[in-house]
Amino acid sequence: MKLELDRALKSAVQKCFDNGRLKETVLPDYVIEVPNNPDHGHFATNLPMALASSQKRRPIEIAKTIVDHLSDSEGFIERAEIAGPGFINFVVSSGQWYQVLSGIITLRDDYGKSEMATGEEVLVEFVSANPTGPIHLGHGRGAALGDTLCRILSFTGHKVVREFYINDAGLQIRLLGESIYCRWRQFSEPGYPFPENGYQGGYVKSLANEIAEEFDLDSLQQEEAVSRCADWGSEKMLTELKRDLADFRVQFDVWQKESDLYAAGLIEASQEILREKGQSYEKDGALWIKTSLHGDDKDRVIRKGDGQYTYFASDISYHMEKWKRGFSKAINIWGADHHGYVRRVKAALKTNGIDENWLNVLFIQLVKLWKGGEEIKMSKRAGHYVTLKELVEEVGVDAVRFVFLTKSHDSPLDFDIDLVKKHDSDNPVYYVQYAHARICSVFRKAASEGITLPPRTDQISDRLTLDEEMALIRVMAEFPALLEDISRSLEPHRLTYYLTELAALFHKYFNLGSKIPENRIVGEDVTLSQARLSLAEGIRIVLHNGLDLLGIHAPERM
RNA sequence: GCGCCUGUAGCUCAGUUGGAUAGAGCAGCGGACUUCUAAUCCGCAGGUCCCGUGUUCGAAUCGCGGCAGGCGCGCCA
Repeated sequence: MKLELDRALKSAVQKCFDNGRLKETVLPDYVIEVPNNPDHGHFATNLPMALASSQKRRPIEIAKTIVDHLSDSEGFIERAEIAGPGFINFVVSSGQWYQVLSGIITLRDDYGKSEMATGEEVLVEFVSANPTGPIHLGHGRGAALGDTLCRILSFTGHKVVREFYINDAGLQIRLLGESIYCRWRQFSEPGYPFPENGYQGGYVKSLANEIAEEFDLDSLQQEEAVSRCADWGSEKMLTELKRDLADFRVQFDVWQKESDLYAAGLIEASQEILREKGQSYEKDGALWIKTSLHGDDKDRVIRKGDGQYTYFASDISYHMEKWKRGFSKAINIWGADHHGYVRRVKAALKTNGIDENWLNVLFIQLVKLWKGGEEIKMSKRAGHYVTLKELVEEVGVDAVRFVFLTKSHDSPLDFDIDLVKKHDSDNPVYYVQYAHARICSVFRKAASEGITLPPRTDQISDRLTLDEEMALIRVMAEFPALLEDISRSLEPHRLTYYLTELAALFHKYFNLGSKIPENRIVGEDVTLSQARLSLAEGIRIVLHNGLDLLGIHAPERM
């Protein structure tokens, strides 16, 4: 709808240029937006004000000139008014809005899809937790964000690949092995020393128990036993991690192992390229990459003095590999404590001539858990932390995902367990789900009275005349554009706010009927009831599609 | 010291990328169920948008300078 307005606006301005009423210039940046204040019409543009400086005329005069040249052969615009310092406010005719409603009902599950990025391939890498322990709340937040982002990007026409990077080549897997081995030894020798930075969590003891049942560790040399513990333990944790994520409704297309990059010789290959391009050098027995030439604070080591590659080395290869796979955009979701890392990764990409804007890194800020009015302190080192699985078991997937997606990802999140556990109005998830269930309930009521959706909504939708009804349609009309905005800004939390707003409008509308029976959706007048059922169906579809993109169920009863 | 993020109602946060009178939930107070689901709705109250300054028709939003909080600055991963 905005597009059609824009077209009318542009052609009006062109006419003014042609007949000399306005000085011909390049069009400045301007917006067409939905005003906050309903008195300002359905849409407003600031174009006259944006033109003012180049025209050297008062915005109001320019607005008048443009409005005089607006032609509207299809009866699209009901009114165009000049307001304030030089806005043009548009009121779109009701018929246009009714068409939106019929469109929603026709498209159903496809409503909100768009072609904005047809075929554009995007790689989203998220969670990427080390398989050395259960996934915690920070990972969960990243999972919810990444998964929802992928769902939305797919909806707006992107070809999305969801990827999980497994850091299985570094020291931490070895450390997991040592931790398990030590716990196993401690069964017989309680004083056996625990590795300095070993994993303290209780799950390590469970792993030690299990592996002792499966393998005869006694028969192995210590070195061999530790390595067996490492391999077996990380596989076990990976399996668990996949299951926890699946239970959280998060799926991946690719599980990329760091060790496979080594096995395929990609680390050496990418270093060779850097050397050929003169982007690396040897110093103090180590190999360095010249990231300082590309915006990093200093050069970085990629191969240590002992001949081992750094984590950074494999990450460079990994990102170059992503690039070679042909994605037009890469999105990484990282914990905020890694923010210092992004500059050097981008710098490394630039040494290979890759535009730094190709890589988009979203940072997840900390999740704090509250219960009984007190913060539950978490420490991964000491093994004191609440896992995603535990939280989900306590409050359910729907609630956890919703709360994770109510805040901007770069704002710290306080998760109040008590609030989310409540099965009443305090729980933000139920508010939206309840609107959906309520609509389903209205349909059951209507069916019991023999009233169903009309075959052609457009023939009776002019019976929708209440302000609340038109407001609902206008909000529903914004859904596709919202999803496109989210795809550009990578801010899925805006969807939760949108759905809450739509649900609020519906609840308000529904309650009109408790005061005045004529305002009930299902009433005496069958045609009116059918028109209102169409409206309710449109709302239900948008709520359903929106919740689906959030990975949250839309219940028919509550 | 340098870098990134944050600062908006008592609390937790939105604010459509520079628009018109800054919003929501929770907490507080007062109302609405013989009714399509009260897991809802209506009303009241609540503001130095951290401070200062600049840019312009116009700033919570952009620039600069501060202040406060969080995080990060390894030949760790």
